[in-house]
This record gives sequence, C-alpha cells and structure tokens, in this order.
Amino acid sequence: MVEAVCSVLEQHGVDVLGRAANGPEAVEQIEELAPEVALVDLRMPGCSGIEVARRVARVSSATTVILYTAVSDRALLVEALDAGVRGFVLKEAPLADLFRAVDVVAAGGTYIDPVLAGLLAGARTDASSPALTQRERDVLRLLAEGMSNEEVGGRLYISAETVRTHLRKAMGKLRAETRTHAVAEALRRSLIA
Amino acid sequence: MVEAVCSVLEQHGVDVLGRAANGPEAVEQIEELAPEVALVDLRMPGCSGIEVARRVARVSSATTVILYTAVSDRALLVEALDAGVRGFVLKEAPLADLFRAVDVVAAGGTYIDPVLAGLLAGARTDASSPALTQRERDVLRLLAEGMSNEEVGGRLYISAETVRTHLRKAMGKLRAETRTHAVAEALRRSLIA
DNA sequence: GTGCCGTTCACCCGTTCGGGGGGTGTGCGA
DNA sequence: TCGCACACCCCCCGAACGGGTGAACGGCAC
Repeated sequence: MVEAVCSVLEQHGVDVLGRAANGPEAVEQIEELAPEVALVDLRMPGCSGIEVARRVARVSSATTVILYTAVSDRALLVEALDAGVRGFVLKEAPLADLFRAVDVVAAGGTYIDPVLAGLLAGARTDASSPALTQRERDVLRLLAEGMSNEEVGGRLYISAETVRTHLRKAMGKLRAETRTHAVAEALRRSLIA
Repeated sequence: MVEAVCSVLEQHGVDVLGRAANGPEAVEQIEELAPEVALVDLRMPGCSGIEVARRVARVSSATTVILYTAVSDRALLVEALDAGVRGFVLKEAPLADLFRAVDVVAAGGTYIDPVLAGLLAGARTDASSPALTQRERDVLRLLAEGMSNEEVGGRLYISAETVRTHLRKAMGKLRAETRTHAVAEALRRSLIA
C-alpha cells in the first residue's frame, strides 16, 4: 500500500524522501529528512496522524502535513486543522486529488477534500443546535467580548433593554441558566466565534 | 481591475461567463449563468462577499464561491467557511495561486491561501495564554455550566466568596472585563472544555 | 387578513455581580 | 528562613443581572 502510493507519486515527479510504518518512526524521519510535505495516515500504529502533525509542528516548521485517510469525521478535521495539518485527502478520492493536494500544500496552501469540505459547511445545518437569530448571535458575540448590556446596545444601536430581550430568548433556546452559560454553549456549538 | 483578472483567467483556459460590479448584481448573474465557480471580492458595493456567498448557497447549489480579497482576518475566514465559501485567495498572492484555487474549487475541493491557512492554525497555537491554576479552571468550568457563585462554591466545598476570589484572579490573567468574557476566553483558548 | 416571528422598547422586583478593601494558612523553592 | 504563589475566608456598596409582564411594529406565509 505504502509502496504503491510512493511509486505513483514518483511517477508524477514527486521526490519521495522516506517512508515509515508507524507514528514515532514517521516523526523521526520527518525531523531528519525535513521534507516539504509529509503524507500521514490518520490510523497508524504508535500514535495517530494528528499526534504526528502536532509533533512535526514543534520539531520541523519547514514540513507541512497532509492527512491521507479513509476516515471522514468533522471533529477530527477541526482537531487536525488545529494541529497544523494543511491537507486532507480521502483514500477513496481519485489519485488526481492527491497530486493536487501535494501541489497546493507544497506551495503553502491548504487543501481539503470535497467530501470533508462538505462536512465543514454541513455542520452549520446541525439540527441538534437550536437556530439563533442574527440579533441573538450578535448579542452573544459581544457579551463574549466582555461588554455589558449597555455597551452591547451602544454597539448595535439598540437599547440595553432590547439587548436583554434578545439575550433572554437566546438563553431560553440554549436552555442556559445564566448569560455566561449561554455564551459558553454558543461557543461550544460554534453558533458564535 | 476586473477586466485584467478576467483576461488573465481566459488566457489560462478558464471560461469567464459574466462579471458584476456589485453584490446584488453578482448574485443575479450567478443565479442566471450558474457557473461552476464564482470569484467574489470581499469588499464591494451593495453587500459583502460573504453575503453573496450565503445567497448563492441558497440559490445556486451548483456554484462554488471563491473569495478574492485583500483582507486577511481569521474571524472573517471562519464566517466565510460557514457561508459556504470554498476558496480564499489574497490579492497580493501570485497569480498561480488564483489558478490553483479555481482548479481545486472546480474539482470540489477547498483552497485556502497560505497566509490565511497560517492564521487558522496560528490562532490556537498562541503561547500567550496565561496559565490558570486548577481551582481557577474549576471555577470557570462550573460557571460555564450556568452555576452561580453560590452553587459553584457548593460543588467545590468552598464559600461563594472564595469562588469570587478565584474568578477575579482568572479574570485578571485573561484580561477579561466580565465573568462571561473570562469563560469565553478560557473556552476559546481551550483552557477549559 | 390573520397569524407567526423577529425586533424593538419599557416597567417592576429581588438577587447577584464587580471592584475595592481586609485577612489566614500551606507548601515550595531561593 | 524568607518570600511567593496558591487556596481559602470575610466585609462593603453601587451597578448589573434574571425573571416576569406588557406592548408595539414590519415582514412573510398561508
């Protein structure tokens, strides 16, 4: 499997510097060879691809990690983005996508597989989270910045009383006891940033 | 400016179906022409590129939006991702990146400019997060669950006054104006879950 | 055109919070 | 042994919060 991918990549003009059978070995080789791009599997013996990415970020800033995996999970994707992964290719995707990803990442960009990209946006349609109105989100966002009702009202050109109304509605929807609870829930559910 | 980009794109084998001078006009044309990819400026008369993306997502699911902009702001990037934008290219980037983005997006992928990609990961990896004590984190975590000082104290077997002491220290470290701000910051920096 | 929803504003009341003091004791490293 | 950070406790006071209730307006759907 590994051999196959390497040979195909080399046929496409990519220099394959090294290959590893497990996580720690991968980190070791990446540190030693300092490649531009590292193709990493999500599931591998020793430690996960995300863990590899995290260590690579600390050790070799010249190297960018691409996850080449069969798994498509939004939480993992977000975690990997945080870990510094800049490419996501599904194993079921056409090989052309893999080459494209390597090109893009080598040039410093970020490539996300179409299917995973759909997940990123699709999460917004998550039915488990109640829909907040634009105004409610505005209020929560500004409260999260440390503003009082009065200050939020000033920013949104509405009265502090109206701010309280929006907040109370949001608290009801989020089943929150306090404003702090509401903001925390909104953040956890990515309803505000 | 618009003309220049169009002509360069056409020289590269991209069919340019239409062009628009402002937001509403862009939405109109996109709806009518149903292109695979729409190159949209973030700042334009009428409405922002993100607003265009949102409307396009509702109107023409066949079309994918690329933001071609001079602005690089993490919050905007996240908002745009939610709006369904699948490409981010900075105007200062080499033209090759624009072509790459168009290719990737046309194939269903997501392209994010190197600089912006750095923002995505960089925001979380900031070492500027102050270290909170165990107690301070306990207090913030329970406040995030909607508890009052009194309730937090009950849970932690300390008085409400002590809860306030820990909270005040945490607020100072996080430079937060309110308890809500402190909890929001702690969540964003992953100091609590 | 009747109803629902989002948005806007206002009043009340009791509770809680934020900011400022003060203090005790423990443990850890200089 | 002397700080220093941490955890813990207490006071005050003005401001803000939460909870309840009521009302008005525009837009959009049926």
